[in-house]
Amino acid sequence: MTVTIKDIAEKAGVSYATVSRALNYKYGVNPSTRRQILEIASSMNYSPNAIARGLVKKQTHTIGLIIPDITNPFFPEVARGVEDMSEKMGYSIFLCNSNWDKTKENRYVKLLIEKRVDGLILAPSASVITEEDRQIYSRLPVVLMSGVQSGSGTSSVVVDNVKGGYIAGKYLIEKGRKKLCYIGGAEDSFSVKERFEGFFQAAESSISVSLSPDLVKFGDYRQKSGYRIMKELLENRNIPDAVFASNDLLAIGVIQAIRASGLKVPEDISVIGFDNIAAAGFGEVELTTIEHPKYRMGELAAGILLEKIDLKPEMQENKRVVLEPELIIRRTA
Amino acid sequence: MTVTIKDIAEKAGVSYATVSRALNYKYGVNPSTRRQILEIASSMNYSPNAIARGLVKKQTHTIGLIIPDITNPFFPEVARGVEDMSEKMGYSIFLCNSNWDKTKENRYVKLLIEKRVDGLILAPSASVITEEDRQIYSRLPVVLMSGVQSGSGTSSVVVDNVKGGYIAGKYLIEKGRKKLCYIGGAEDSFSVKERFEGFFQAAESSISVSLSPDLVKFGDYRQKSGYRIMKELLENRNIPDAVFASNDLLAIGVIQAIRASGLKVPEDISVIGFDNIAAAGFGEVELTTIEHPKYRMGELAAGILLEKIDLKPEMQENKRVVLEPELIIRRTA
DNA sequence: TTGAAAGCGCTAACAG
DNA sequence: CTGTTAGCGCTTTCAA
Repeated sequence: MTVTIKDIAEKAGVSYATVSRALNYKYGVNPSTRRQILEIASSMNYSPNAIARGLVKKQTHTIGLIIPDITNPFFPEVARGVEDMSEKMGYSIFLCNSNWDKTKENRYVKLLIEKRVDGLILAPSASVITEEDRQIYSRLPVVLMSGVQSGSGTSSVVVDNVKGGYIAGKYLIEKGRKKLCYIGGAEDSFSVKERFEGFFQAAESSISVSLSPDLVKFGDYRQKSGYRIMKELLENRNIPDAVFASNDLLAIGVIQAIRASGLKVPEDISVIGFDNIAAAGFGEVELTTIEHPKYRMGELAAGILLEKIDLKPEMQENKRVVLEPELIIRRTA
Repeated sequence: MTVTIKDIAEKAGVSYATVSRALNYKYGVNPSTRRQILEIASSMNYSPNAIARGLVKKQTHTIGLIIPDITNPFFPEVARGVEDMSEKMGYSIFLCNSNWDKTKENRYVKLLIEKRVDGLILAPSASVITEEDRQIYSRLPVVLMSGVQSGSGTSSVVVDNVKGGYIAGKYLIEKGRKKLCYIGGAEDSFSVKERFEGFFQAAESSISVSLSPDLVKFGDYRQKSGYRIMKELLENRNIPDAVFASNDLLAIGVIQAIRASGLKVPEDISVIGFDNIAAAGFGEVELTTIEHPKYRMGELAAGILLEKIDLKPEMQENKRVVLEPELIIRRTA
């Protein structure tokens, strides 16, 4: 049915080892034989079988990438970084979407290992890395991204969340805000915790500023969650004059809730987000936020992974790269 | 190194054929032997080699998905549909991003074929389908999505673009708009053309409404393009009272340009988009638009492809599914 | 119910 | 420079 090197060999009147050599531009093939083989191959519409090659070479030139939410513009941006870098190095990627579901994530990891990917880049859906996870990650080169604590036993690329939170807090305080509020994604997430930590530090550093526990709320990472939480706060007349949301989607939801209640952003309540997704700059959203080097993060993760892949397991060492956040001032704060 | 069925066979004291049978839940294995084998397999941390299996079964349970722009929220939404459906049916996907680059797209198609995907879902980066494309698509089951003319020689899933354009036009006219403007993506794109066609029909149907050629402009599919084109129009004092943009990202750019010039949306100029991406509902964007059944489109494409995959080539017939657009009224028109 | 053996398409020694 | 051969890890006849 499909043409194989044997078919080519037959037509060219050589052994199929020679065809393999010619096709792979190996030394020791007569130029004219090679030319002939190449010609026949292309005339027969030959497509090398990467599966068969993978079986013998024990590498597939494929890496797995698992992200928790392809629908949050943050992750596609990261994925682009991973993909561009991988493609440049001759690798293709299996992109999987765990949908913030740890079980699904684990299923994908298992599947990707079965498909014998050469390495794995993972933006984990949960921050806690269990002993079991560790054991799995030890089976192949892994790089973790975004929302991973250090000492995870693998390489990782993250933004400096504490610093980002601190910058956000400082900025709001400088703007004269007194009653701060923090709205985070999952409560057990490291990045959410760290961003809070930085924000809290900033609040603590100023005597006249409050960040009371009843203005620290958690939900998930989606816009609706920001809307719901803020709406509740407003309905309970528990009204801050500044909100730091742990990502832009939440921040956008927060803004919607505020405006729906008749209050103004930033006049009545300042809002600041995190990630700097494209939508943050749209029209009158004009969200003030913290730049999260998304593309760069993906690029770095892929680079580190590919480097690892080329090394013998015992030579692989774990790196942790921490990227710098940056304040992006727009209109909401 | 890694555990194979031979290792298991040895430990269990059976032939490796038996192990294969047990692992695959085939008939004709003594239940107690099977239990023992399963136990040994799991204790040895056995992970089946999908590469080896793919080689003999000549199917990989993998499908390729190529989209032109992972950064446009439209496509991730479609991808989710594809992925959910595929996963349900036991397939995983290779997601590739062609970045609106036909060459890159072709490279990916070739690569995916080499990786022996069982089928391909493609949102083409260019509308024109060449003879060469056709030939490639004939090598494996293919479903085209979004922006494909009928008679492409493969199955396809699209939205009714003409109807969508018509709905948009009708709505603007009902609102009393007289001087219409169309801002499209790539000029040679079918969806862009079809949306224009419907829009044009609506304009034609009303005597007092104009849609003059100098208010029909094309660029690419990105926000910046909408901004640039609209800005130019405004600077040239060529000012419509309603704009239909061929996607939401363009529309958002258009709105930004209008507001930057001091004019108001929708008071001075109504704006309507296409796709209904999540960002269209954000904050004060509140874009009026045409719902494009994104997730459903992905789901359907995957469903059709998987159905094809199960059929012998000569039994495969091409389907064309046309989805209904729907007007989503918000604030900008 | 099980084993032996062939073969999927390819690469990589080893000879020649 | 080229051919022969073994083998990657698995499934699948064919016999037993």
